[in-house]
Amino acid sequence: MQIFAYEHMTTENKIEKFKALSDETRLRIINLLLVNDSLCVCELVDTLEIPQYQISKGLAILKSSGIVELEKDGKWGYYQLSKLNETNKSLFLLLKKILNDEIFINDLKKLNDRLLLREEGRCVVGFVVEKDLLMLIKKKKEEVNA
Amino acid sequence: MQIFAYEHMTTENKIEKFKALSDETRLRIINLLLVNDSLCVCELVDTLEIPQYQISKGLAILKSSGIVELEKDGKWGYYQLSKLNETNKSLFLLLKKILNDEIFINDLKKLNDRLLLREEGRCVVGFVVEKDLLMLIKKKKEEVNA
DNA sequence: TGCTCATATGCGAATATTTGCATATGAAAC
DNA sequence: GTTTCATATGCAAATATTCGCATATGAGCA
Repeated sequence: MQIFAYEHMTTENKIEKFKALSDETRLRIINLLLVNDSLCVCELVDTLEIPQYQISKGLAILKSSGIVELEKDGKWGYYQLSKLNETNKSLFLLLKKILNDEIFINDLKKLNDRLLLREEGRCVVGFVVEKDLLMLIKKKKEEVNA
Repeated sequence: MQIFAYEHMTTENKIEKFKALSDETRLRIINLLLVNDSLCVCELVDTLEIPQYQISKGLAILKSSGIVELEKDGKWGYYQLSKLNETNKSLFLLLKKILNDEIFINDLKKLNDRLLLREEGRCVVGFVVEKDLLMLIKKKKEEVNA
């Protein structure tokens, strides 16, 4: 793991970032974080429907390349994009522009539903399979309307 | 090899581009092309001082990912950035911003000298080793002043 | 026709990355 | 303190990438 101070970034760091971006799972994670400040691992797992260990590994690579940061909250882990340096900020502007394929749009829709399960802005459930998710959300929406 | 039509670009193409960018030689080539419209292979080889076969391989990867295009002129090969689609254009804006390390700046200086050997905007010499290059350029500059 | 020069490419060895699975860690709940 | 739950990680096999070298290709010139 490396520390990236503001404004300093070696050529090697930049190459490492591009390498981190050349993977579909990792791009899908970033896509979600571009729109949602901070997401917990289980929200990513449920949204992307990719095995937990793959998400964790993807996040580890994104973290060690300085693209995301982790904030621990008890046993929960929240990730967010690291805006510590200009390279990252430019990168995120670019990604926001080009990650417009159907898969990325669908992921965002799915995440929106999953986020309805949050309470006071925090994730309070662990893994939820698709079927249960739909049910829980329906219930949630009824509560809100009531 | 693939054809990328304007405005269409799959997720996989984008991933391939990021992969193409995650290599120092290839970034150094792009850096030179960001400032100079069209460069011939031997100019790249002399400027970067990297074996010809590595430059050619780098260019092949950049080409197949749709980042550069080749224009043949007899036995000479001129490469340029492909501005056929929005993804590339955004990518090039980003790269212009972040490829600011010493190595990239030095490469540009070195290329400027090498380009003095062009005649009527075309490359007319093959490989020139550093030592000869300095001599040739000195001569060239004297010609210009005379 | 045969040589030279600019560029590309095939191949095997070395190296790096990804994948799947099982299991580790460490915080909270019981 | 044992269990549970969220997340991370070690490892081996599968796969992909890079590197160096030798050589191929194909255009122009002798």
